[in-house]
Amino acid sequence: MGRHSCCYKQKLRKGLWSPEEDEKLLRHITMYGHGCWSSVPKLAGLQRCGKSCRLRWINYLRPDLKRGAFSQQEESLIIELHAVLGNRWSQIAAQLPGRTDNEIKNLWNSCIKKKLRQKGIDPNTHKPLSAAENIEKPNSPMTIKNNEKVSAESQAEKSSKTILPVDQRNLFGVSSCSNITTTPSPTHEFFLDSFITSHDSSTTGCRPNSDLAAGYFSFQPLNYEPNIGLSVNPNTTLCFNPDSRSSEMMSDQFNSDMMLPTIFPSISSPILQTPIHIKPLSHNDPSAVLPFGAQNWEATSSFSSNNGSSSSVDLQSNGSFFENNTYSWPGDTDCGKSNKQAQIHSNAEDAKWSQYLESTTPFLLGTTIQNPTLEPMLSEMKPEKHLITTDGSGNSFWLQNQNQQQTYAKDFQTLAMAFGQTFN
DNA sequence: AATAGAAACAACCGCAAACGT
DNA sequence: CACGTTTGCGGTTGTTTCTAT
Repeated sequence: MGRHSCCYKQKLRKGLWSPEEDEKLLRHITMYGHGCWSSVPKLAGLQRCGKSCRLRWINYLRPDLKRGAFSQQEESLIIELHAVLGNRWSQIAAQLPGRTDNEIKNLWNSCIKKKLRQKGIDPNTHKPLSAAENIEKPNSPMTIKNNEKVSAESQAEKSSKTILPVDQRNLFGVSSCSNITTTPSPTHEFFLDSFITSHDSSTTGCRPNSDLAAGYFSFQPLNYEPNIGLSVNPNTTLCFNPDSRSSEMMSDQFNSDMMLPTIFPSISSPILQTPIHIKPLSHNDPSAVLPFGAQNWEATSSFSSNNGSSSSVDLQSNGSFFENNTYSWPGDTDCGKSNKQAQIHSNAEDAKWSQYLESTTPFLLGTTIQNPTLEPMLSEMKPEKHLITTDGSGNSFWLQNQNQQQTYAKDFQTLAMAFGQTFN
């Protein structure tokens, strides 16, 4: 298959995205959701292929992205996850809210690899370099560079083929259910043993990841608590279990006051794709410096089912997410940007968002925000032409037909289950 | 100040799985 | 079940920015 069909079309732009293109894509997805990616560029008025739009959205425009420098805890987690998952960046990213696989991949290739080598650890095998070197047969035709590549591939292959108890495979979102066996490296065994001793592995058969609503995983080497509060759910890009306590690892980012700063189900319903979408007017404004959900706000996402009833879910934040510099535009690690660079980035973001906000009307489909700071801004929002349904409280919904309504109802139930809430 | 190399970041490419018909 | 399309992933490359000389 290879090249995406839309890429064959002529006059498609490539390369870096301009602020105008970002604006178009952001506005389109905010208003309508992405739906079929291949139709997005046409509908959004972009000379890009759908694939490029999708990538741009996932890696840059998505509102739940954390951005900023990686914390030491995040780096540690990436290393530990890589030891188990290999180069499965998407699965690693699933354990790091607000981070993309691309971001993690870049960090790994540009920074973590080097750090590990400096510490005498083979980044591919996670073993001491001397041991890793001994494993390789003498007279191997591999060059060092080639060896690195092959080693990485074999590592990923190993981790993908290692027999995992099904529950544990699901725990990491490993979808493959094939029973191919290879000898796991000691690193794998170490972690797998940890899982085996920590979790019930009696279940047979492949269960969907949604069974993991309780969300847990354990990394004994880092003294991570079992109930970390993160789970991989097929319907949610980010799923935070508010009932579970933050682990030591995540405590500085998800302290006990935080609750669902951003929920972004990866489902196709537009109403759910933009449940909470707030962009500060300026990073210079302390009250608006945090991109999404970092202020004291209360969001109420509502929907109407096809039988006319309406439901809602209250998503509250006490404003502690990102506090204590846990969300930092300036880099705070040696892997992060310098303050100067981050400031430049921040200013660029400012300019881009200011331009966006000046030229567009934001939309919060089916979402109302109750916050003294945000209300004035949100009060300016106008419902779009597709918002054809309203409830008694004035909320409007983009519900074009009964099928959509049913889908929304279903999606919301999924969302509710992920948060342990029920709707009446 | 100019330049080269390194680092960081963004985006593309190709493949394969998933999905729809 | 076959086939075409779409989506997601991981590897790789290109570009920008930073830093040392």
